Amino acid sequence: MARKKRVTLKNIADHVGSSVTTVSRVLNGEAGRYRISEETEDIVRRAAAKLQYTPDHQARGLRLNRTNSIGLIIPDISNPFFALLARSIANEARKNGYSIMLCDSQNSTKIEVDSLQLFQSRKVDGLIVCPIGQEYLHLEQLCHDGVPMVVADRHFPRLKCPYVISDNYRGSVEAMNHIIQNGHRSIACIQGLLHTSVNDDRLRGYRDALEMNNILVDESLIVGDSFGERNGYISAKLLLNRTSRPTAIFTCSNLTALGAWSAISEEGLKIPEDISMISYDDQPYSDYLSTPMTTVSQQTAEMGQIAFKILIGEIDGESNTGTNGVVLPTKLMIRESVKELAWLDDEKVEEKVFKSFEYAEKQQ
Amino acid sequence: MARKKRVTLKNIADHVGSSVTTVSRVLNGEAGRYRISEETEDIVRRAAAKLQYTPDHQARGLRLNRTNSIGLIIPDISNPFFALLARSIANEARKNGYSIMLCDSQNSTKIEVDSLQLFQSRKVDGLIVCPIGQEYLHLEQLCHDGVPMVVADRHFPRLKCPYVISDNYRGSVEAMNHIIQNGHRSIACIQGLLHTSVNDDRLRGYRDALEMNNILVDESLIVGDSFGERNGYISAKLLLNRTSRPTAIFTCSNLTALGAWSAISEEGLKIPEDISMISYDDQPYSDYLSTPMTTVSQQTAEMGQIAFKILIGEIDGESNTGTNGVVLPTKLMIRESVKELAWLDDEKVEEKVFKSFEYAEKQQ
DNA sequence: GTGAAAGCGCTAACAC
DNA sequence: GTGTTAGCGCTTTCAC
Repeated sequence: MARKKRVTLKNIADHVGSSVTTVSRVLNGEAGRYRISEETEDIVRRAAAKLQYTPDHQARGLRLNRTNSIGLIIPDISNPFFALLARSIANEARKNGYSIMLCDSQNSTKIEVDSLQLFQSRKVDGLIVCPIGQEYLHLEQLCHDGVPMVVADRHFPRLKCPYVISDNYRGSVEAMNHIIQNGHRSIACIQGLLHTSVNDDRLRGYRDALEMNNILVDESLIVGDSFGERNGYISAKLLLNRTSRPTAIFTCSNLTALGAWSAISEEGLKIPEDISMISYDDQPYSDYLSTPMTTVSQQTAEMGQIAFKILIGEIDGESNTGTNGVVLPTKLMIRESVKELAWLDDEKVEEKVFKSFEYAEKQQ
Repeated sequence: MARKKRVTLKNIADHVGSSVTTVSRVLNGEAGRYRISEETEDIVRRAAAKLQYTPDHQARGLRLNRTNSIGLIIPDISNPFFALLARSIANEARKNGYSIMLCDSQNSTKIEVDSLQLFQSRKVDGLIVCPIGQEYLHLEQLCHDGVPMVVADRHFPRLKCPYVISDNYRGSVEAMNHIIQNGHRSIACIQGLLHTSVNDDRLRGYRDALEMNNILVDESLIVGDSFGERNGYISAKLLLNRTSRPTAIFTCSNLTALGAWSAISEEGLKIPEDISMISYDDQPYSDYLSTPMTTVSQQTAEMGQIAFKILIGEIDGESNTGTNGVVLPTKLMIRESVKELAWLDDEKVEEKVFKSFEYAEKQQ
């Protein structure tokens, strides 16, 4: 069964005995502008409907030099955070008459670069990219060439390109303060991918919160190197088998949290009795884990919407929209994975943890 | 900053003083076939590199009448099952030189239909669609027109179009047998979207398993109408507040399971002590829930790969590839959410539950 | 009010 | 070995 032959403007024109020009005008709703008679318009529309005309975006795009499509690069769509982000972007795009071309870069910079190139070839009107995050020269090149682009989730301080991210620094500080307020002093951090803004900001928050509370940063408690589940598992294993175990773990992603969770239960430890935990990324299941998990929640859907809006601005308007970066606040979802340390009960828990450095001393 | 002007074949031709044809041939790797001198080839390649030539897929596609892209329709990309499926398809596509256009239909048939139309307009070479599943006339039309298409996850018995699905019937029977073997007789089912193959097959498995074990199907225990979390919550609430509560719940999706979980803990009930549960879709977190959940696991990545392979076959080869449908086996992941009912301990648990209808009688 | 024709960037039949 | 040219389906300038 051969694919049905496409109906073209010319077919319609022949059918109604007019020219392609007229048909094109009518079908583009420009009948009024060109004062095409209502009768003609009607005939054309009828014919188009009857022949089941479908405009050829490709030909149209070639002529107009636009595709009404945008390229979207996601490091791992199976990560619920990115799935949600992608959904939000896809829907926003659809509502605005754009299609999205999806690339899952699998956390590979090579795939990211290749896809960017491919998207250029496909002449997408713009790009939303969640970069791997360690290199950005390829992005800078595109920016420099004036390709409309917005970076989401991660960003590069030196890249002149609009971005929308979460306030990862504050999110971490809040999370850490919560842990510290509960009396913890030996807090490990399972990092995500090194040298990415997301990780750097979260780690900086971790460090600063400790310092603000006069707790010495123990470098050996900072472990890990990826946002994946496996890293969570391995890092937690390491952490749990130290001679002196940390009393809490701060985890930089939902996936690492799951991996760590696995290691913890494998070691026969209970959360939060034996070890406390806090993680980034609120998830539908966060509440139903063996211990409801305290998390740093991000405004994922909003991130997608904003990214798309900025991009449309870039595409439609002047390149210098002046929009630089949008930083979205996070929210600490306090549940039950952080234990209030017993020895704290002996003393009056201070409201202002910033002042509580006597605990820090006690720890040493 | 204006977007950089595109470099075309003509630019290169002018630059090296040859014709577009030659340049085109060289760049398409047909230098050999046309016996173009190595020297010319070299010059052309150099020039292309120097000018940073990017082929224009759009123009190429217009000429060749193909886009090397496929349309992908997913009902809800934020559902981990579909996210995984999408990732698998996206990667397979990339490896084979195809781009994918993503549409999240949000479980709306209207969006599904519109997107299909849009994809036609965009002249995708083929379609992989996970349909909402209640209507299929629009799909039949496409099939009839000879558009390469494969349906994934759900299917329609009367639609002549290749599909790849899980063996939902068997999956349910196995799950139900497991519950029944543990002594349960009053088992509720929280359905997904009605009149979809996924739901029908799973429900049929539920019914048949009961009947095979001589347990009367209590229609009032079959509730719900969507694969979403909210339906799980509402349905479970209803179930839990009946005068006589079922001892187990069989849930037709990961999302409904989470909703039900929420309702159960809200009612102060414990899994599996107070109520047993089993759900479709294994998830990374299934093991770490307050009670590790017994689930029916699907081969999601394989489903995506197979769907893509079939599609490519359709695109490249004859339309009648003869491939009809692929059914993937499921696997029961037994964890701890199903309780072995106490009164069973009094008697010898039969290996062959199929023969155990004395229990069924006792129940009545 | 309507149409002819050029051209977007590319490939391929045909010519030399 | 290389070039000329038609044409994919569309929009738009210019002409009448």
